[in-house]
Amino acid sequence: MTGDTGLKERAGGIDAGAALLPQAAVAVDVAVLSVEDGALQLFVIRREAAPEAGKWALPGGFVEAGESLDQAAVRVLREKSGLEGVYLEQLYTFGDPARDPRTRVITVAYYALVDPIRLRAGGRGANIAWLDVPWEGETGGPVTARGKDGKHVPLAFDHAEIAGMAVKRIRGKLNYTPIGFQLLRPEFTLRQLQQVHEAVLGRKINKDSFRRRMLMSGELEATGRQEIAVDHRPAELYRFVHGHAV
Amino acid sequence: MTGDTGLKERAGGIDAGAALLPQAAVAVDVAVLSVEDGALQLFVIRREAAPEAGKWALPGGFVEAGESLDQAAVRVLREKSGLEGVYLEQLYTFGDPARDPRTRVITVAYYALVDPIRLRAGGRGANIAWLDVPWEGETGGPVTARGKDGKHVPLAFDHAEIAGMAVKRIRGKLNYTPIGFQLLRPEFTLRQLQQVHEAVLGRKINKDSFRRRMLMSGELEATGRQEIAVDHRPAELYRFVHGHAV
DNA sequence: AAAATAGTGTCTGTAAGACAATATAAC
DNA sequence: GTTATATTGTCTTACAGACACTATTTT
Repeated sequence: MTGDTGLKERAGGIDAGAALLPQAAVAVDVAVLSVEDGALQLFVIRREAAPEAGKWALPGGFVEAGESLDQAAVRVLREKSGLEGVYLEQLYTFGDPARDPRTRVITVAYYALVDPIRLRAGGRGANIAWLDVPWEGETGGPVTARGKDGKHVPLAFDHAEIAGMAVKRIRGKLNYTPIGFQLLRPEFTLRQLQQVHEAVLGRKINKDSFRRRMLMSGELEATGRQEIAVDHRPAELYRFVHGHAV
Repeated sequence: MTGDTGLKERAGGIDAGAALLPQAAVAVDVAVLSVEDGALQLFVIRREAAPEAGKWALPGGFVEAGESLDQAAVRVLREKSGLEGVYLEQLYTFGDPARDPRTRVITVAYYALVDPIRLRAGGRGANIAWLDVPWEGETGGPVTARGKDGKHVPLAFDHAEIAGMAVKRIRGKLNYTPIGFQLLRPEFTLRQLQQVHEAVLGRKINKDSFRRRMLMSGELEATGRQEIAVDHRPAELYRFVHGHAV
């Protein structure tokens, strides 16, 4: 897959050459996002070791010899957060030569979407940060993270960039793909779905046309049940239909 | 940037550990796309060396020690195709353990957009293939390549997947970003722009609304000149305006 | 009853699709 | 004039935004 016709010349021979090629450590980092109370949440782990000790990092780890990138992302997510079976997709690869002071490290970033209840399960040393997105639309750029107390949560390495790119990506995807339900429990009201969309997009959206659009899309199925224990008229509960009729 | 709090434990110490980390060769491959006569074109290079000798590959090469991924993509593109200053963006990273029989190779794929005249400049061993996209919309999947004679051009490694992902990506981007002009000369007619859009999207689009949409977008600027040497009424030439007024 | 949100119906403005009519080049 | 495409204008349709009204729950 390298497409490099010059491997032999540059590396001293195909069989003997592998060790002579420039080598790097390859890692995966996963930005795990959720939405609660209309705000974007990010799963972070406190770093105990140098470098960047004391800062907060995305769950990450090195790719093992026999595993694919996707497999590494699934494994790392399970090991560091306990999460399994969640929506997970490759995001972008970061490879600045100076991004890790120890050695050359290439990181293949992933993002995961999970509902807030599953996110809270957490792992050791784990915490949940709230994201401030300092740009509109799909401008892109780093985000900042805050704790429950509102205090700034410093992110390690370029993880603020990675999280920002994850937000940018799902803002784009939301316009043409039903990924909102990945951030909700299996059954939800239209209001909850709209709040998820608003939190991701970072802006209010029109209630009437949102309802129409969702109900017309054929991707929602009414369960016949209603939400309970709310101090207002209860709304119908819906469920996402994946292979919906064309 | 690894976000790995477990580096020390797993690799035997920060300073001594670099060599103990799982290492891989990191390459970049660039899918150079263009459009001519309403068809998508791909720049390919014939592989002379094993593996996959005789098949056709994207321009690619290994990332050097001191350079970033973007820098590697720019360098490889220049070395293998002679192209410089073209639209270039990271696409996706492929890391199947078995994708290269020689050693573990991770490839960070890029795509580039270029007008057909610049594409023809080419490099040694280079050729231009026409792409068949066997899926609609943004379904995704590998594409097939054909020569001028219509004969199948076998692509090396997983390069058919990479090219397919490039097509999928630009199909998506075309709906909300003005990248069509990257595939055209600096001045072009609305007809040419529409043909580019149709070639990328793989479907006809409505002429009237396309014209309105483009002219209303504020991204086009009339040059006052017209195309010449056409056997019909000549159309006005336009130019893309980047920082257009809001 | 008051408060709060759910859900329905209707009007308006915008933009796309369809289509007709006119304009201008090569031949 | 014929052919081919450019360019403009109009009509229809689809959908988003806005708003009004009714419905249903808790307090």
